[in-house]
Amino acid sequence: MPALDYLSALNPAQRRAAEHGVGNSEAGPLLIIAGAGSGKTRTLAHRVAHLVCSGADPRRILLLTFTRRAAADMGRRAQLIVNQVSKSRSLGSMGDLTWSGTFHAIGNRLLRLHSGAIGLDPSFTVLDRSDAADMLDLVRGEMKLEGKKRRFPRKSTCLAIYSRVVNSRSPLGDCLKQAFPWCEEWEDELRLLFRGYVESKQARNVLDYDDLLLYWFHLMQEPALAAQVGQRFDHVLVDEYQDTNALQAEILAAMKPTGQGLTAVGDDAQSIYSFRAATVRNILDFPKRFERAAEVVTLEENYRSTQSILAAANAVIDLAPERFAKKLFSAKPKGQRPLLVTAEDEALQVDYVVESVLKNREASIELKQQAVLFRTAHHSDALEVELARRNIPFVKFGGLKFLEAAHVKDTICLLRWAENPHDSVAAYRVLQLLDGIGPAIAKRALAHVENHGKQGGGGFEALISFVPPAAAQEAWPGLVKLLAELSAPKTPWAGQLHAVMEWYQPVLENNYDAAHVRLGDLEQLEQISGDYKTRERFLTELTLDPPNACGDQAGPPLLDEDYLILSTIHSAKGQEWDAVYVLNCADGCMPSDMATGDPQQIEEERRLLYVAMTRARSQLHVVHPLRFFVRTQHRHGDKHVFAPLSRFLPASTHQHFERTSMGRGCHGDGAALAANKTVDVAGRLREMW
DNA sequence: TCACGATCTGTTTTT
DNA sequence: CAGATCGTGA
Repeated sequence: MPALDYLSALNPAQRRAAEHGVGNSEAGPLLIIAGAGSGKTRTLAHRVAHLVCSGADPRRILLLTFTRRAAADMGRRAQLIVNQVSKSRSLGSMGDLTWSGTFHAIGNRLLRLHSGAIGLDPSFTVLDRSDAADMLDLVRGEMKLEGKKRRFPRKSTCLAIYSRVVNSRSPLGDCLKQAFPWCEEWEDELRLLFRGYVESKQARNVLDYDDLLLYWFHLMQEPALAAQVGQRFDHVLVDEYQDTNALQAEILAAMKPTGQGLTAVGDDAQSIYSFRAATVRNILDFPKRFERAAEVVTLEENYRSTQSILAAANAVIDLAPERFAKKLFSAKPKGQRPLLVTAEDEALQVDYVVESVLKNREASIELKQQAVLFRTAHHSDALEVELARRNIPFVKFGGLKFLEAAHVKDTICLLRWAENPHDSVAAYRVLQLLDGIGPAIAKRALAHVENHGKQGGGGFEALISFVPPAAAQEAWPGLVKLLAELSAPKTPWAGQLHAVMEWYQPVLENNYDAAHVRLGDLEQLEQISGDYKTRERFLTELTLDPPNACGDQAGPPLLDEDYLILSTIHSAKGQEWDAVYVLNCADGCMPSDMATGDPQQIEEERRLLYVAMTRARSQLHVVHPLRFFVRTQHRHGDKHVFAPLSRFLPASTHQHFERTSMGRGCHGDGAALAANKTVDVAGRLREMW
């Protein structure tokens, strides 16, 4: 059967997952429990390809993934399979998987399509996190909520609370008690604030991330509309299901009420997004949620890691008090045991990693096949400095996004204001770029536009009649002219960013020291902007899928160039590399001391370490610096803190590791001796007891 | 009353 | 190190 050849490459469980329900209209939903490295993407890609080869219309398949990259990856792989089949069967090519992306991106598209039905102006702009926080701050100011009792929660905290309430679909009171107990006294004020926030967003025709899901959810609550939207798709596949939240689960249930045509894929041992209100209950309750019972397929064979790495990772996750039966095994060779490296301090940790990375490259493991993973973005600071000093190219994932850099935001906000004249969050920010204009004058200028602008239209022309303070007199007409130009309907998108940059350059030089570096970022932004057809697409897709930070690096590495991967563990999800380094495996970092509040949080941190370890194919280095440099600790100056090895690596797990340590002691060029074994006396003394 | 510079504080993870 | 708050000078 040459036609089915492509499925014979799968193992029995994978194949069962790929074939489920094909040619059987009575089949219920499918749940794939996919252990780390068990060929999840491969299985899903085969399933999509198999559906298409069996007659499904790829335009009627909805693929919900955690990142846009995962969606593209899956699409590409499915396409490859279909192409092969169609060669031998002379089928047409599959055509794009037009509906694939994150929940938020798909929500965005569906809402613009169905905007009429829910009374939404389809030209809405999307607020990113910090815009939303700024908006909350403005509303708070207007409502005069602060100052009564003790200090009001910070704007980002307020947003986090709001977001959690929305995504977990739980009442504010419960949410505060559970996740923000120190804010409970502000419950009434917060409720008022959130009401004001919602009204304010609606008045300005803006949606935040949560709204993209929330509007979608409400769209699905009206049966006629729900049917209309649900019937767009014959198959809905959801990846990383363990990291979806209650709101997302309800959206899915409304999209496919019987569960037919629904596939969920995930691994409860890898759920690491509870801070975003993700709940592992989604995946656990999935089998009995629908009219028809779900078929559950478990993928337990790991194709990624050597047995030794898997043994160590299993030892870590086995210590979790609660987990769901799944035994990962690997047929790969045993390989070298993972290294548990004790470094005297952070500098030596950095030396160890750099030396080992270079050694690997000499042994022809590309930099791209090596990744350094860490719990929080700033854990790689020291490493980044050293890599730059040694001219080792790297790309960092996670942490500060390109978009969040002040100068990039300024530029984007100018465009956003031009796009949506009611977007006063953007306007407020832009106005304050001018000398002499602060919060008060900016508000006054906005009120002026509100009162004098032409009805309906943008009303930017009214800005010219506003009299700014003396310091801003000179710059004022320039800004008004720019906005008028940008917002004129006949102005093409091409070149708009350039016009903004021209206006912005003096402001930049005036406000920031490293102007040229920041200008470089903007030039990069200009490059990116060329890929988008319209300003709206540019703005929306940039907020829904922000490019990674590049910052002070000398531009992004060229595609064919080799570079080391630096990533937060969260951003490393779903990826794999030949060699993986896990930094700062010390208590306080892993688990983060921010997350030691309750047992559930600690368990999530354990899974985080598990996720990090299971990214490795053949080499795993877990590094633990003994001494930490803590900055700005009180005013006694900087402090060293001694950090014990992570509690997730107790002595019972050590048999799975090769232990080495990095001391400054005898070798002058300690770094060069990085992988040399020294005697871990302290460890041996501990092991005596 | 407002902008802006000086000073203090308090730090995760992300669509 | 940036975000919030405080103090000054206009």
